[in-house]
Amino acid sequence: MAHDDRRLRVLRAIVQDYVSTNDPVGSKALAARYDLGVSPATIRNDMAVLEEEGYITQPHTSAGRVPTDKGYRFFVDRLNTVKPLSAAERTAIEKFLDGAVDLHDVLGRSVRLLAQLTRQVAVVQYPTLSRSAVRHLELVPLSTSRLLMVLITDTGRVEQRVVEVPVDTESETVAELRTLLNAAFTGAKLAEASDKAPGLVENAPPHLRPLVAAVSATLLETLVEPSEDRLVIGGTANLAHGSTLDFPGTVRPLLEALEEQVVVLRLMAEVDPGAVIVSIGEENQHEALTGASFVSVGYGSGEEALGGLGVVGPTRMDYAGNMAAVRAVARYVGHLLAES
Amino acid sequence: MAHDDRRLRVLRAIVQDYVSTNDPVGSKALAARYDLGVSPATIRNDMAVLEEEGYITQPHTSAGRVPTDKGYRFFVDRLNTVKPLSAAERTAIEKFLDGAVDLHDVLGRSVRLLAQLTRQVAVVQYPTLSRSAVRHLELVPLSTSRLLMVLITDTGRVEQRVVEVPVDTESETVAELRTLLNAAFTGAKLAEASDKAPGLVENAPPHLRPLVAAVSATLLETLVEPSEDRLVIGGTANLAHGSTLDFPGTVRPLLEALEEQVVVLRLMAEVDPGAVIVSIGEENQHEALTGASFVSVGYGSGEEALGGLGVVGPTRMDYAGNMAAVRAVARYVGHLLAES
DNA sequence: TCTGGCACTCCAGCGGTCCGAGTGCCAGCA
DNA sequence: TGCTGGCACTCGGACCGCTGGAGTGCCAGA
Repeated sequence: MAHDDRRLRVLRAIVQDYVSTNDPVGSKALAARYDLGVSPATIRNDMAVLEEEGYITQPHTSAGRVPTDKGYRFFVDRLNTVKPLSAAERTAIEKFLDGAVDLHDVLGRSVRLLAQLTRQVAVVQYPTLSRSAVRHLELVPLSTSRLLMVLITDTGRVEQRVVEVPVDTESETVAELRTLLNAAFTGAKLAEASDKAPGLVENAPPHLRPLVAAVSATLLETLVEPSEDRLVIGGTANLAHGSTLDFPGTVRPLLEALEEQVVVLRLMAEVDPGAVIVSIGEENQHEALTGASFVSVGYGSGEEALGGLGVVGPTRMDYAGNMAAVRAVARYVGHLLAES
Repeated sequence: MAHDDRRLRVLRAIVQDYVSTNDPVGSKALAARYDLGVSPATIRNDMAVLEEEGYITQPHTSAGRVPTDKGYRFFVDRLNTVKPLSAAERTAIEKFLDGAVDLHDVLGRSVRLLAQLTRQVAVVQYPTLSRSAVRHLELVPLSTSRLLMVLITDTGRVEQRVVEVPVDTESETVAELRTLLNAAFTGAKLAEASDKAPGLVENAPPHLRPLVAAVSATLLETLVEPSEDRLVIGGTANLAHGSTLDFPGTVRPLLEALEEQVVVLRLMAEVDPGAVIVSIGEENQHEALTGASFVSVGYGSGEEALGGLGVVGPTRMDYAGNMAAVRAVARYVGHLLAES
């Protein structure tokens, strides 16, 4: 039907206008600014229908209309044209990320870049340990009964733990142990480590067994424990823009949720490289985020994501632009990590 | 003179009252709440003098008085009684920080703890590399012409860099190199590394010389370069408390300055363990901080600070409490790092 | 040197009015 | 049947003037 088509265009126009002006948009303004080919009166009729269907709402009787979460959702789902980044933005990305010196640096630059491109709060997750592979496992004796275990992954992550060993240990023993462990683990995905560990203990020479067991145990702990919770956050200053305008209440609960990390990590749990996920307002489980939208995507070279990154902002955000920015940065980060 | 003494007490009362209520404080309220032994009229006279001397000011004619930066400064300087933490706070600190699993974890917990104790924004600096000593230097071959150098310090910091080596290198050569470097550097303060490097290159066996040179160069770069700029920030949600109340304008510039890091790092450049530094409002060089106060102290076991930590908040803050909290956390962090 | 009294100032809050933007509905037109 | 112009209606935001209260400075008296 011709009606539905026009109504869709009206909805789209409302979203665009509201996103850019932050004012409830009325029929007259719409007719003037967007070339819809019909009069304000007709648009009013369409708006009445859209409101009845729950896509838009009016803050009060004599105000214009504002998109609802459902309206944004509809808008985003119909957003088939992937907005390409401008040339300036592309070069900005390269300039910004090249010259990064280690993983920490790459992620730090990414988060700043993303915050700058989108003018939102950006979050970047450290590469998930369980999907990384061991590049090297180093043991440094601290005393005869304590070892420092340093795990270096192919994604550039470095984790360290102190291992209390059950027996006094000399430096040659440590060297043996190091050789043994590296032979076994180097190149292996960390997710497989838990399978390998028991066999390794069994097959080890007797005098090394307790040591292998202790180090393996610590290694496994490192995997399951909170180490997943590494998140870099940037651009929080962007929340202070029109705080009262963009967010109901204050930004406080939102900032708290971001620092909490776990909330965001849960949202990023299911990201895939390439497929941008958008969750809008009330779609977010966590209460503090019900006034916000979250755009995220996975990064990583394979088809499984090493980690996620994204932006958080008011539901009233430039979805097309943010999705493009998030995707572009993720791709670049993926390349950088694959190279190193 | 008796006058001066009473005037000091009046100033102190004004500061305390204003900090806790956030309302300009009048002579009547002062007389009622603080047992100054004189009538409101007398207090008014004192206040007039204090205002003339620049310690307090009134927002408008018929309002109470508010301390100026100079007033806070005077108050802080006379704050000789170190307010001890409550038992509950002490145990909170221990509970919170014990069980930290590595450096990242220690600093992360510290910043959260500090933010929670003071209800301000907390910042913690990573231990300065140049004052740390080398615990171990690890080399992992990435390809025949690239090595991954991993530096582990006695403070638990781990830095990594990729080193491009000028000649193709085999694994035995790498092992030799590792032994040589560790023999030379282990236990040495990183600040001394730059002195040692040239001699090391000279005395190395000829076939290792270019390698030693390359790795040393990277090591030195790691020291001078931005690695100083590692800062953990927490509790930004506390800025959103009474944003409009506590800060003129918005919190935006402040958040930006915090993310900038360099501003805060400059403030913490001269910290010493034990000696708490307070800089108030306009005393801060950076424009974004002129509405804020910064309380900081160094941590570290010796007399030289490994790094700094502190809190940032409105000039209208509980200086005594924050100074105590900052000092206590710093001491605890110092202990933790010395142990590991 | 402190105190009580007094006149003065000025902001915050309250209620009332007005204006404009935006709507819904209706009758007329293609 | 669907679009359009016109019209009456609603409602929130801005503006205005008023008032009460808090706080001050000053002065005369103890």
